[in-house]
Amino acid sequence: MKSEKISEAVVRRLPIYLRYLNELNKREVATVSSQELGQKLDLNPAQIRKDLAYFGDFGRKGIGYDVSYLIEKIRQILNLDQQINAVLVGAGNLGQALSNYNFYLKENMKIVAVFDANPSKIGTRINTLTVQAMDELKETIQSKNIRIGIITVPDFEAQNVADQLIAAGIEAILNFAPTILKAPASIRIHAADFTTDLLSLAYYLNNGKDDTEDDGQFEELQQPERQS
Amino acid sequence: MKSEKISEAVVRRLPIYLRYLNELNKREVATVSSQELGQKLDLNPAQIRKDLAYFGDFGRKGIGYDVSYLIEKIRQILNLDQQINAVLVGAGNLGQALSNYNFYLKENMKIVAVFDANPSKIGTRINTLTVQAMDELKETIQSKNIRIGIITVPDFEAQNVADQLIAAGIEAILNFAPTILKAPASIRIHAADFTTDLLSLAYYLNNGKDDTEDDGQFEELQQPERQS
DNA sequence: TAGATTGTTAATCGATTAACAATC
DNA sequence: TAGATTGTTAATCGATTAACAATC
Repeated sequence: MKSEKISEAVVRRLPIYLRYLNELNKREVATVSSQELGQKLDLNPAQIRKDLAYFGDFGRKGIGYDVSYLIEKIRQILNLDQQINAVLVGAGNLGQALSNYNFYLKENMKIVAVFDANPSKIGTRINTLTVQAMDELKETIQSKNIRIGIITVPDFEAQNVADQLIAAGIEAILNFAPTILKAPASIRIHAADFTTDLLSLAYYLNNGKDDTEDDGQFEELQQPERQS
Repeated sequence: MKSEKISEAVVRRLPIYLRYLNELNKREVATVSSQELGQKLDLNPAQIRKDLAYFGDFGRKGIGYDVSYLIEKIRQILNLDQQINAVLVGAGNLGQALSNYNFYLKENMKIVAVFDANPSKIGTRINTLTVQAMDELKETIQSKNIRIGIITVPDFEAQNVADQLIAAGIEAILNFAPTILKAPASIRIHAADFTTDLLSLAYYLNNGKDDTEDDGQFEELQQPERQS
């Protein structure tokens, strides 16, 4: 273990490791090598070993990593050994979709409140939660120990909502709105705007709009794949 | 203009430029400098100039970039000067949320068909589209000239759906399922899994679970912000 | 002991930023 | 002409990968 500052790229890979480790655990696989992880996750084994070594000596030479132990360790690193509460602001379609995903429930991350500015939404139910009015935001965040805010409002509302979340004491924000939020450096913000992903995909389309008329059979050979 | 290979990081910034340029255009701003773009988008001005210079000399020394012209150029680079059709597979909550977003409509990217494997979903309507059965996938993709697939099915179905999309001739995939898809290198795949974003946020929470009891007023000073 | 696999250092590769001549 | 800002080269910074001694 060294005490360098950990890069964002490293941190972003931890949940990916965790996800696959959980799968192995369910299948009762006891041990896994960086080689095997790399193959499944499309990552270089050396990179995986290096990532993990930033945080401790979790593996055993000649053996690999103990799956349960590594899960426990990565959870600790990610602060997911305690329950982390999140609030969702914006009870539109996307907000509803997110609150349905219980993905994070497995991982001690839980949406415990939903807010919306629209009076017609307030009081309606999303799963087990009742949509609340914005003027209850601060009090709820504090009383329910909510540390993460998820923004699923339209772009022109996003900065305003972010400001309110920050004023209420939130520590980190996942922003689904297609805007760059301004915030103090102490607040961690992740952009989860899929329009960027989708539009950038178009760049990689084969530019020959119709002129490369092959039968589509050629490229099907299995090859090293690229993913991001 | 040089003819190096363009890195993924560069391509991913193009839609972000485009988004803000569209906003400027709506406000009838005629010209913008890399300086100003950088400030709004939290990017280094030199990086913006360099990104754009990969594709051509779009700016004017001493003046900056013509907003309309730059929009046109970036659209061309991203293949968005033509309509790009996409198919959505998975008519669950997330799928419905996505099909509602008309973000991409502005940008010539359009979801023109929706599929689901669940018989109870087939035939129902999402906006203007009728959910179709999977056995019509290939024929629809070909007849409607669909080039991009969006996967919003549960993780255990994602690889199977990807295989079908690829067999039907799709060129690129936006994958919302929390799985690493395997595909030929010729198929471009972007992962849009927000669970990774959300869980990695937890890493940045202030680890002192309760022991740093400050009043939250301190960190509010405006500082350079960090976003990703 | 032989084979496997880690943790870590060194080498490579790539991306960001600074600096500045060119020029509007 | 003076001020502003590009496009581009060079410098810096950071991340990935290769290689290998240590060791299970």
